[in-house]
Amino acid sequence: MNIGEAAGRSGLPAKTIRYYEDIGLIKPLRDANGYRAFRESEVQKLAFLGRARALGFTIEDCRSLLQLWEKSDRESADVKRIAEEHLTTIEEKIAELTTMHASLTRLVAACAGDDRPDCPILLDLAAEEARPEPVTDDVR
Amino acid sequence: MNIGEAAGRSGLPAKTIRYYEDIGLIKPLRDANGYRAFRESEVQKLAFLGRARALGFTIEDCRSLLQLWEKSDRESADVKRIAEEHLTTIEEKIAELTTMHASLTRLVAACAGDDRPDCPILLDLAAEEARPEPVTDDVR
DNA sequence: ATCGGGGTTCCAGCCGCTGGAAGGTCAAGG
DNA sequence: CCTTGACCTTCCAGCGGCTGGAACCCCGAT
Repeated sequence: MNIGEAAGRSGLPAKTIRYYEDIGLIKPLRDANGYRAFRESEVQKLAFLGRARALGFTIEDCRSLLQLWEKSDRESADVKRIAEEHLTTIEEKIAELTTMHASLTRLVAACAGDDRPDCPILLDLAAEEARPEPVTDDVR
Repeated sequence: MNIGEAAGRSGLPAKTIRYYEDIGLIKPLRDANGYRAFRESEVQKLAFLGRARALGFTIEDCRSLLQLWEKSDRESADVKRIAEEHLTTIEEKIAELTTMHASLTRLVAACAGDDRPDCPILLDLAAEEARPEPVTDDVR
């Protein structure tokens, strides 16, 4: 099986597959003509990698997960630990984005968005007494 | 004012300030000895950039925002549009992360995390009938 | 013989810094 | 006057995870 078919079956672009070989995630054989020769097991690995990446695991996490997957005497605790750490990372990112989102939403709401130059968003970024107003209860 | 003080006042690392000059966000003067000479206005710009970056704006967005900030005949609509588009980007990222979070949380919960090899996380990544069980109502 | 659609390698670029090497400048202290 | 040490300078490389492109090879069909 050539790289094109492996790409089609695994759902990964051929470029990505070559890259994964480059960094040692997979080691396909070679045909006499130099073409990569993928076995079923490699396509499985590629699909595994695609799903792990879709869950946001780093390449290094993927490498570890792949090794654990291959190793029949693994301990599920090792897998779980990786997943839990990744979960924490995701939570941190979500928290950061949520904070940004809250600030931006407030600023966007306060901005008239018309042809006049006055803009609470720029005032906030300039930190010149940015807070729009002390607000009243009806806001929330 | 040298770069060290500008860094201290703006809250940005000196390295980042040099980089910002490199890509044309600021244009500090130079002393006779070749040292960058920062004016107050440049420190203000740097702080502005720091806050914009903290809100997750891209460098190109920052460039646009900075230009609008400088331009007294701006229209707040231009600022607002940039902010709204960025808000959409943030929302997409949050959505993506939230999806990952949900999947991972389910998988982590299903994994025993002990010394045995059986692991629903790996099963899911391998896509071999991953769903743990049809579950009953008490789960949620 | 030629053409199109595969495949190959290698290098560069994306984003936004960050680290490090190799060197210049300056004020203070011996 | 010399040294020390803290600052400053430029330039190059690397992070993650690909992605695009150039320049080339291979293979089957016409």
